[in-house]
Amino acid sequence: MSERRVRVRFAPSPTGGLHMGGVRVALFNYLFAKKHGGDFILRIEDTDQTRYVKGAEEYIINSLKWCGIEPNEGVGFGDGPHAPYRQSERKEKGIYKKYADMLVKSGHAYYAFDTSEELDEMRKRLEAAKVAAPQYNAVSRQTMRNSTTLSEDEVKKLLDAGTPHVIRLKVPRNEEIRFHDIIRGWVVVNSSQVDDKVLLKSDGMPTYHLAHIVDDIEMEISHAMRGEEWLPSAPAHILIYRYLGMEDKMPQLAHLPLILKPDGNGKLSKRDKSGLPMFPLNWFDERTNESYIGYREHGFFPEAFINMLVLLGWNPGNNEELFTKDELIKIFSLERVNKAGAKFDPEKTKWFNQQYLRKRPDTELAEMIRPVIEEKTGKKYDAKFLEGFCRLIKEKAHFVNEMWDLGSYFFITPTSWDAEVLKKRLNEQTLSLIKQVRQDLAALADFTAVETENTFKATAEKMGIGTGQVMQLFRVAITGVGGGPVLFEMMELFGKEESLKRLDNAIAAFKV
RNA sequence: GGCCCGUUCGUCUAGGGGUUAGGACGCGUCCCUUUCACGGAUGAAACACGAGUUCGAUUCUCGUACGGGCUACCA
Repeated sequence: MSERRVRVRFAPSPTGGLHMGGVRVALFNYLFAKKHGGDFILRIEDTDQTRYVKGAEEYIINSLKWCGIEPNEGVGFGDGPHAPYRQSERKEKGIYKKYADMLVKSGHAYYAFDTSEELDEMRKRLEAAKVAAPQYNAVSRQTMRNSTTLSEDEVKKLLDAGTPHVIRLKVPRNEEIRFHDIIRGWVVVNSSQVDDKVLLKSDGMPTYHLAHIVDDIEMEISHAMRGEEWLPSAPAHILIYRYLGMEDKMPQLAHLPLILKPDGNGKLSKRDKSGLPMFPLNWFDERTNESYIGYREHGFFPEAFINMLVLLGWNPGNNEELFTKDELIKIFSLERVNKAGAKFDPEKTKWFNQQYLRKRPDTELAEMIRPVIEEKTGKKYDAKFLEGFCRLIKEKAHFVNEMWDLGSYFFITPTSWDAEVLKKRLNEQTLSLIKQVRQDLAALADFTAVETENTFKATAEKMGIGTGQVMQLFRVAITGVGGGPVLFEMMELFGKEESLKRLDNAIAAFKV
C-alpha cells in the first residue's frame, strides 16, 4: 500500500459531451498526478452499447486538450503498457470474463437467468410486501432463477443451451463493510443495503462495477477519484476487491463533492439558465438535435475556466485565488477538498475571465481580436493600433469578444452622435468652443495625449468655459458615444488626421 | 420511502474549544477619473436548530430540520 507510484485515471463514458463536472474530476486527477510525479490515464468506459454516442470520445479528448489537462497515457494520448484503454476492446480480450469467472468459481458470484419481466415482478412483489428497499439481494435471490437456487444440472443445461444470463455479485446478508475515503474519512455500511450487483451483462459486457475494478487493478491505479454519486456503490466495490483477493491492489478512494446548480436545488445539469455554458467546447447532440455552447466559444480563456473549476470544492488554505497551472500543481492536495457540494457561481466565473483578460499582454490580445475586427470592417490594421485599442478597451471587458462592441468607434468614424448628450450640452457657446479647439489642435506639432489635453484645457479657459460643460460633448464629437476610455489617449491613437476629420464631421452635423 | 453523504455571509470559502469569525464574487457608499470601467477605501451580510460534554462551544457528541446523492443487465 505504501509508496506506490501514483497512477490515476479519468474514465468517462462516451455518452455525450463532457460536462464541466467531469472536467473538474479530470482536473483534480491531473493536478494530483502531476503533483506527485505520477501518471494520468484516460480510459474510455464504453460498456453501455445502447448509450454510446459517436463523437463523444473525440470531444472528450479535445476538451482535455483545450483545458490543458492532458493525460500522458490512454485513448488519444498515446497508448502505454496497459493498452487497450477502451473497455469495449478490453472486453474483446476476455479480461473481464476472466475476473467474473474467478468470482463464480470462488462462490462469490453466481449466474442469474431472470428475464427483465421476472425482475419487474420481483420488485412489484417486494413493494407490495412493503419492503423498504426492493432489490436483488441475499433474501430475494432465493426466490429467483439463479445458480444459488437451481441445481447444478439445471444450471449447466441452461448455460449449454445458451440461455441469456448475467453474473451477479453474491453480497452477504448482514455484514459490516468499512472503507476509508481520503475526503470523507471512514464510512460504514451494512451489506444488507447493498444489492447483488450485476457484474457481467447478458451481452457479455461488464458493468461499470466490474470493469472499473478490473481495469484499476490491471492498470495499477493508486488513487481513484470520482464524483460523490459513487459513494453508495463503494461498499460493493470493496467486496469485489476482497473476493478477488486483491484488496492490497485497491486504490485509495476519494469521492469528490458535486457541483450544484447556482439557484434552486440539484446537481448541475446540461443546461443552466444562468446563461453560462456547461460544457468546455461547443457540443451538438445528434440524437436530440440539441446544441450546447462551450466555454471556449463563449470567449473564456482555458486558464480562467480551470481556475474557476479548481476552486469549486477545493482551496489552498489562504486568501489567494488566481493560480497558474504550475502553481496549482505545486499546492494541490486532496486533503483540502471539501465534503459539501458547491454551487456554481456564474458571476464569479466571469470575474475570473476578466482577471485573465487583464493580465494578457496587449500584443497577444491584439492578434486574438484581429480577425474579428478585420472581418467587421473589411480593413487591415497594423499591430500598434490594435494593441493600443486593446490597452484602452480591455479594462472594460470581461471577454475578448466583447471588445468590439465596446469600442467599434475606434475603427469606424462616427456618423451619428449620442442624442442625449447633444441635447444636454450642445449650444452656441459649446459649439464655438469645439470649433476653436479644432483650430488649436490643428496647429499642434506633437499630437500626444498630453499636448491635446493641454490644448483643450487652455482653449476652454481662454473662452471662459468650464471643461465640465464641454468635456462629454467633445468626447461625443470624437467617438459618437458618451462613455469610453481616456479621450486624449484615444485621440493620440487615432492620430491627428483622423481626429481632426472626426471633429469636422461633428461640427458639420451639430445643429444648435 | 430506505440507505449514504453533507450544513460558516445570497454564492465560493478560511478558521477552529476562549477570534472584533477572515478573504473573494455580487450589492451599497465614498475617493480617483470632468464619462464608464479599473483601482483604492468603506459598509451591509454567516457559524441551521435543540440537547449534551466543558469553566467556556461556531468548533466535540447525539438528535432534529434542511440540502444533496443513490436506490437499473446506466455510468
